[in-house]
Amino acid sequence: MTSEEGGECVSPDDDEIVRTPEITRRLALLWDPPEPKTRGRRASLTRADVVLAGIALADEGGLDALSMRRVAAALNVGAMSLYTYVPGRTELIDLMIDRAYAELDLPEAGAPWRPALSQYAHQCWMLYQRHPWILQTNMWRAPLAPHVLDAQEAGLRILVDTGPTERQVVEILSVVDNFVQGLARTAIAEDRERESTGLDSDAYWTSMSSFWADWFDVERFPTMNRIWEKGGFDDPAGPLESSLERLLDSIELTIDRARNSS
Amino acid sequence: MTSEEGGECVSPDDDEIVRTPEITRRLALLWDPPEPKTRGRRASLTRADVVLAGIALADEGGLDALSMRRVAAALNVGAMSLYTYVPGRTELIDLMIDRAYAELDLPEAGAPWRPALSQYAHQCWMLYQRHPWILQTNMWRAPLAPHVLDAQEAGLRILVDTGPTERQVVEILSVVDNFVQGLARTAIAEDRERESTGLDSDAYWTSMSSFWADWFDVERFPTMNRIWEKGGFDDPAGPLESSLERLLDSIELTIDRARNSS
DNA sequence: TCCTCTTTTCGTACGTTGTACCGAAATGAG
DNA sequence: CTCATTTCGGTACAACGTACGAAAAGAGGA
Repeated sequence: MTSEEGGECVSPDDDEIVRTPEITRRLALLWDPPEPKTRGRRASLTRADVVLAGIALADEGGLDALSMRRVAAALNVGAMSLYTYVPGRTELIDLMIDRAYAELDLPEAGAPWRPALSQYAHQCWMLYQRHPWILQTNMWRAPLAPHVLDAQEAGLRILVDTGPTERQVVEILSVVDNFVQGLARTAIAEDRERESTGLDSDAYWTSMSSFWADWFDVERFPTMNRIWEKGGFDDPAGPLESSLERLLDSIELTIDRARNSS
Repeated sequence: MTSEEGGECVSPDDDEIVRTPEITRRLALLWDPPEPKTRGRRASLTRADVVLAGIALADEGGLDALSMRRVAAALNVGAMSLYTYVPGRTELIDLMIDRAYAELDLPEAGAPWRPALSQYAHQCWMLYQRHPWILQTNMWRAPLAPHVLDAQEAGLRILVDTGPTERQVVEILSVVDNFVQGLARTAIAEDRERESTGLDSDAYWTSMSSFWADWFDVERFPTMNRIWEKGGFDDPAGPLESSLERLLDSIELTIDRARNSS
């Protein structure tokens, strides 16, 4: 956008906006569409091709399976050719995440908060099921990518006029996000462990049960044992359904209290 | 429990407990202390030495800095010697996690739930600050290690007699866990990004602000913009303090309602 | 048409990783 | 002393991300 000043980097004591090359480059990659070059040899691929191939690979093998060489092979292209479309592996993953978040079917503005928030959670849940590698990205924080922010915008919009303060809204959404991620993580964990052992579901569980038989010490973990016996650890039919409803109940309490106290 | 039958692996159609070598080996590593060998050459190190060296490395460089060669170098030992103490890198990380969780100062049984849960959350928070790499482990699920289960036992014990059902207790603790992890992730994200750019705090934020100036579209993200202007994204003094208190408030509501309805 | 400039393609190469393999060295048991 | 057992660690291999630079391909200007 602002394109005055040819200098890329400005002296740090300048009061103007400082643009660090590294940060700028990474963000530009996500926000500026690749400008079509009119000169020179024509590219045989598009950036989207590379991103999609990467997603396909990661979908079935996790992030470990996402090597530049393998992506290139999937596209019938030399490994180093990828660097024409993508600066490096890290940035490829950024682009993959953005692309994946674009799949979300987000609730529209003005919908009642509870079904909307439920839809938001379900959509995220399904996204993590389709693309488990999203949860494998170091993900200290989701990248500042357009479609990621779209999701956040939609999530915040659901709650912003329901009563709680702005900061509470941010916190509530963050709790929902982390809740869904946590649930998705353990669900994926079981899938992955099961298929890595090559056992079917029953065999896997009886195999895991050897742990309880051999090492679990009831005296050391009495509470866990008690909860286990009462079925507190049993997976309900839908992992999300029941527990999400209870989380929404608790959010409803918070919202009601915010409404009454105002 | 049932410990007859010396066989390690049983045919899958057997109704007895099935022990998969892979799973068993990994769990044995965590639960069976390394038996001191009386024959042969004496070891110059202990498994604990290796684990501690690994933790030291990961503490300051993240999991990426944890290579077998570097751990070995830190111990003045050949790289391959590590494999005497640890089956491989993955298992070393398991042991590191267990060791880290042993640092937790968990609330004692019988304490009132609210301060106890607050202590639990703070302890986890501080653990993640000391050892950010814990959140970097793929962590589909925390490993079934003794000290990890100690933490879970303590967490569940806090809530198990306060009114909610067993399953609700599990869900509440899971929300707290994921809440703290999420907060820790973003806190660490900022630290890491800051130090990777080599900027001080102010320079970093003005640098990031170039994003808002160059790309952030107020019309695309009106809610985020509004919340931003109202300070909803501002970090409070203590990242945990205020938001944890609000989470505990909402848990208190749930507990009260469970009590009243029983 | 030919030249030139720009852009893509990709083979080669370097450094780093986890770890399989195997011989050498050390040590307690008999 | 002998020998079985264990630790030690060098070498080697496959796989990784990617820097470099030469080759190829196509568009614009002559």
